Amino acid sequence: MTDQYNPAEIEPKWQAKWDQDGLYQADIDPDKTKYYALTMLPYPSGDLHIGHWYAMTPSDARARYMRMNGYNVMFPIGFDAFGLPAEGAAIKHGIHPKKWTYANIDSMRAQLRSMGAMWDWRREAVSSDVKYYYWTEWFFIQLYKHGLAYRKHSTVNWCPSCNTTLANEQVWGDDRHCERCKTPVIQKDMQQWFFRTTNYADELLDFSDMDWSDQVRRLQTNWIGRSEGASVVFRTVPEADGDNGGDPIEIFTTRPDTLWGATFMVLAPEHPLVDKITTAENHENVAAYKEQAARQSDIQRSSVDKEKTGVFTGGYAINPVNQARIPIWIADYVMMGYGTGAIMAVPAHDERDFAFARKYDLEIIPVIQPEGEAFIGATMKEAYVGPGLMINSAHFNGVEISEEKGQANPGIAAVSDWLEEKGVGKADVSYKLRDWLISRQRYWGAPIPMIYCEQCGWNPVPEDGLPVVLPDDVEWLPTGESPLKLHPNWKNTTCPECGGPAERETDTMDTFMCSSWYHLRYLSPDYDKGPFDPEEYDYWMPVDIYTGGIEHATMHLIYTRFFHKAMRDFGITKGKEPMTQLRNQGMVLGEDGEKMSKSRGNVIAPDELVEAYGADTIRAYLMFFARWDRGGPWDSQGIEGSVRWVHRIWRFFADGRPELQSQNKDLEHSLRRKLHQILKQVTHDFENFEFNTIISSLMELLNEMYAARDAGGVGADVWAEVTDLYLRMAAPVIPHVTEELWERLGKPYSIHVQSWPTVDEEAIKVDEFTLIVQVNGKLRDRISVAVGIGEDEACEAALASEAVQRFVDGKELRRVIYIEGRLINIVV
RNA sequence: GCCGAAGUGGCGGAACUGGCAGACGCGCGCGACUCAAACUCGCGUUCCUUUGAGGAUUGUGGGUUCGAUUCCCACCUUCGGCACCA
Repeated sequence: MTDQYNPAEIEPKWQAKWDQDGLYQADIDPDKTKYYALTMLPYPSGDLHIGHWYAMTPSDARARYMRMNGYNVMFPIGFDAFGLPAEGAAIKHGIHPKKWTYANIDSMRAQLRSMGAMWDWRREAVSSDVKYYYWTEWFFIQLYKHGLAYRKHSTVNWCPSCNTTLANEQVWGDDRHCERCKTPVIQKDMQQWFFRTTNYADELLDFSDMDWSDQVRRLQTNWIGRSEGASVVFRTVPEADGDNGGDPIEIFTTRPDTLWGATFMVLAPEHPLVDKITTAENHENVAAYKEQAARQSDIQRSSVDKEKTGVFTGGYAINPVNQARIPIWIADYVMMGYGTGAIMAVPAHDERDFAFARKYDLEIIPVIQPEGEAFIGATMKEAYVGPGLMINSAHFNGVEISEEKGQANPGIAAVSDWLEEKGVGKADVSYKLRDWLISRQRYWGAPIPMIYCEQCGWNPVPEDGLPVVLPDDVEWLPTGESPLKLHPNWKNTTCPECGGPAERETDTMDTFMCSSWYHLRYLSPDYDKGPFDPEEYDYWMPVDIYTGGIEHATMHLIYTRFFHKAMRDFGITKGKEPMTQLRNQGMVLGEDGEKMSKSRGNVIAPDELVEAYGADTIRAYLMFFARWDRGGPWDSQGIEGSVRWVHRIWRFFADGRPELQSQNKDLEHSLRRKLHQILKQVTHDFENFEFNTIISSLMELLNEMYAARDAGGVGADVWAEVTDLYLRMAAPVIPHVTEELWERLGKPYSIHVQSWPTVDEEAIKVDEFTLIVQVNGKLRDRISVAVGIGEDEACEAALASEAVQRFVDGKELRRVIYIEGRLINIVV
């Protein structure tokens, strides 16, 4: 065995053999503990990115590690194949999205195979296959039947470039741009389909028994944005123009304790009651303000620094706690999309209301008095938002308001209870989370299986009428409008209620709907009696480890949890959560430290790297070069270190054991110690997804192995143990070269079905150790002493050191701190 | 403004529970091999003073401790998320 390491030869060879032998096929085995390892599925853009490698190969290595630990590991893969880029290609190059998508999938399959990952390709699922989206439609109908899918007219985010609506989660950044194409979104009033994600807001905040990264938990928690407070109903006052008033205006407040200080109300300009309460003499002003607010983009409108503006409607409301008659204004600092789109304004205790009141000369009544300070009075210079005692608040005067938020604050709780007793309000909770808008005005997506009939309204396609199949014969106009709308007859159908002529919904579903359940389709991608085979579900679910990018924290990772919980409530899925453990990798940046992009010209192409170095080396480098959860810039110099490592492994095994002159027991002993120390370390690091130190440990051990070999004296037994364990430890990282070397050692195929080695604690034990000697906390010497020596002996040994004496000599010994087996600190 | 993370040699990073700072690797320097170069191998590589030896050092400044990259306080910088959220 003297030939050179040639990955171009051995990698395809083993990939083909593994495939042929079905080495990575995972089937139900009741005798083994299952382990469902899932990595986020790629979109078939046409080219595998180094980012895919970064996400997938460490996930694969970990799945392999779990398999060697005796788990029955399922590691599936598929494609999130619906979506806008396919239509972009259709519009730009005249290629049908289906053709474009499936051609891309074909080429990406080959690219994915070059990673040498342990995917069970039999379980591949493609979300644009009819056999897949059949069930995406079916799930929609389940949501509809249970009242979680509904149609609503509202102001929605519209991407003018993608020509479609977007969910709130898909609008990013200060300029509120489209998550996909970065174009700033505009507002549009439309009828659209929504899912009631808000029904699950509270449950989605519960992360107990979940091993998810703190970051994702925090992002989701912020996104859901729960606030405790109270809802209170104010009523309008009859005005001279004949309106008899009494219309309820519900508001939400986190500070019901300040209700007595509410001196005016503010409605969002879009609030449905605005026109009704506006008096004739204010009509012109109000109309002008509404128009101006509508023209403003969300960015302008939500700028914090902007001076508050508003106009008086002429209407008044009665404050239900004290019957005060207060004016109703409209202002664009109140948002229709949060709470009820109406607020009570308490200028004394809210900064925004304060600024507004000062500007328009509205009344300010303080109702919270800071304890131990002078009466804050009406001359206050700024709103007081701290704790204190209630004043000007009838029988609540003197009640203490602590700094606690929500019902945890006894004062707030007391007021809330009283509101409920009086029938004017109640303790309530508000969320920033909004219902999930799933309608997309696009062709290449799962059809929304709904039918509209003039007589009967909206009805779902009967389940035996599923799937609603996308027509192939579609054309795109240069405007980019959805071709489903323009199709001559696809939308024509009959009403499932009355049998009369009716029309299909021509919008399709957000692709996040497809990806909310792909982990279920992997269970049985060809199953046709339901979305998945229940037997497979019962064995494999839930997902044991889910890996993927952090960018999905508030989109996919919220949607899929919502989906699972809703389906659980319908009796379709089981358990609290779909994925019990989640880890997120960082991002590989270009060599310039910037995000990789074609326009910057800093893209690293994995195919070229495979050709130049082989997959094993890339895998090793991606695991080594940065902390996996952080990522960092690619370094084409740095990969040379991994190249050398793999070559050094190859050479070590190729050269074999030199002829033994005389056995060196001490050397064998220390080599075995290193081996098992490293095994312990690598095991720990695999458990904790610390991939970079796995590689450095393996490098360290290899260096030691070379040194021991060159020193001579390693006998056959120890040599066999070291080489065997080394290959096993490296196998998850570099599966091809280890398989090849394993075979060349004459070991039974395959290394990937071997067990993970166990640490020999005896081997790690030492009878001497290096005692760290400090004087006044500073390192002065290191001395070798016997294990288990006591403090007195250690101290004696330390004081015997010349280096120590230099610092101790002539000084009074004040204290000695001895940490057994580690260190002694002499304080003088 | 709010929530959070990070800051360690020229670079990526390591240090698991408060106990040897800089593992491992890149790069660089010197040497061996070579006619030569590449590869490979060996040695060195935080900074400062330096003969020996010592001093300083984990963003900055304090604190706790025998001892702090690690814990606490304040500040600076960078990054991520949210943001007129009532």
